[in-house]
Amino acid sequence: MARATQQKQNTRDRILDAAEELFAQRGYEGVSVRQIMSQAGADVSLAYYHFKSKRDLFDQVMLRKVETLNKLRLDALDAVESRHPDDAPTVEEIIGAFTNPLLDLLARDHEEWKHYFQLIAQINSSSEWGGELMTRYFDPLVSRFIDALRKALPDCSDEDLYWSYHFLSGALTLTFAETGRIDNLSGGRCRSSDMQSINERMPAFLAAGFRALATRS
Amino acid sequence: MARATQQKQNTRDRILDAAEELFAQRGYEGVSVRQIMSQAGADVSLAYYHFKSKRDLFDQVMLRKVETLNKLRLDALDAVESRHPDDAPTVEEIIGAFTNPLLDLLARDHEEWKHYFQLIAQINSSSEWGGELMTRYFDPLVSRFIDALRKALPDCSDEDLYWSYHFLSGALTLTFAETGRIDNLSGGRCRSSDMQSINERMPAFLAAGFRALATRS
DNA sequence: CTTGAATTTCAACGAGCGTTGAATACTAGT
DNA sequence: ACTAGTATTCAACGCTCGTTGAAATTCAAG
Repeated sequence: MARATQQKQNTRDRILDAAEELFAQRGYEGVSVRQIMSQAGADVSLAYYHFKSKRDLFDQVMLRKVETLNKLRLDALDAVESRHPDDAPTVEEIIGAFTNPLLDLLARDHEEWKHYFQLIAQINSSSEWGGELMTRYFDPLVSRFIDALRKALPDCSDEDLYWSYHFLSGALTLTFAETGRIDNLSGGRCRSSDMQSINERMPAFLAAGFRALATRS
Repeated sequence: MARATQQKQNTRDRILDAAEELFAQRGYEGVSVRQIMSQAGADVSLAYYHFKSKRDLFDQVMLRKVETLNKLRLDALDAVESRHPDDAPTVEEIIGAFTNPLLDLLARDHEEWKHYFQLIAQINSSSEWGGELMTRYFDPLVSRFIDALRKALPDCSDEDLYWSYHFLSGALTLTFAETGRIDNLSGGRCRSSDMQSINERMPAFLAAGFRALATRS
């Protein structure tokens, strides 16, 4: 039973890995179940033994990693807040709790998490699924971050907070999708995969934006 | 001949309109040529009379609007620069020249341009085509804007400029894609289609980000 | 009215799609 | 060794895909 379960997990995970990579590269409609199973080295019909449908396979690909990442982000936010029992954390610290887990995962296993972030970027920008799926996967997490930001910026209106987060979300998802756009634009002077450069710049850029809206006349 | 040319244009444009809307909603792979021609009210094979292939149709959909928008943006930048014969324009003015034409077009014909920006958002976030296509369509324009920003922020390194623009690009494309995400997240307090709220906030948010990186220790 | 080109219709091609059911191989507990 | 359930293979279903060639229609110009 132990062996059997392990074998099942292995095949199931190989399918999920292949699906994750191909969905990230070509999108949900751009990949066929046959291509996924070919990359996973298994028969087509096994996809329908382990998953209900192509759409279910896609959902499981998402859920597998969303849960891991959201937990790390919540832990990071808890840590930041427990470091400030009396006052509120700074905007930079809160944004750091949102981005640092992501940078850590990429540093540990770049390929694996790159595919996931490419997928998130496509979903976030999809007019058909973007609003609904991102809400389903991230709403509780994001609401907690916005609560923390509200305390850090008590003079900021809710509208400004939501719009600021929206701008953050766009900058973040595009940046971690590593599309190679900045490599082309900068003639090679900047590289999409240069996480240190991102870490040095993105929190500062976004925190300044939040503060600019919070202190607007 | 005049009539014939006009009829051809009419059908061709109806195909382009249908393709633009459907590609924007479901992505390139998510739409079939048959669905496009059905929405255009024409026979399937007419797609291959007016265009070389599905991919060519997609390219023509893009080019038609890219040219219009890029020209307006360049004109706006020229206008800003000619208002400053001696000194450099401010960051806000330059960013305004980048975003205002876009807001004007949306104010004039919301549906038509919304579809285009939804398409741009998907391309920009695509790991397969994002880097190449955005470079092909926007590089000359963006280089001119970065030149202007370099003059406005003479102490800013090129790396900081390129990363700042990258964050801007992500925030901008997501925001104008109107995915409904912010509507859900804010519980209806903010609306994706509220261009006035965007206009009041986005340039200020992004300009502050640029300045934060330019004046970093 | 005729001509010739531009445009549209009709029918079909081979290939690939998501999905399924039945048959087979494997493996854990008895 | 037998059994029961898990895992995998094989073959196929009806359907849609992008694309094409040839026939029919439209229409300006002579």
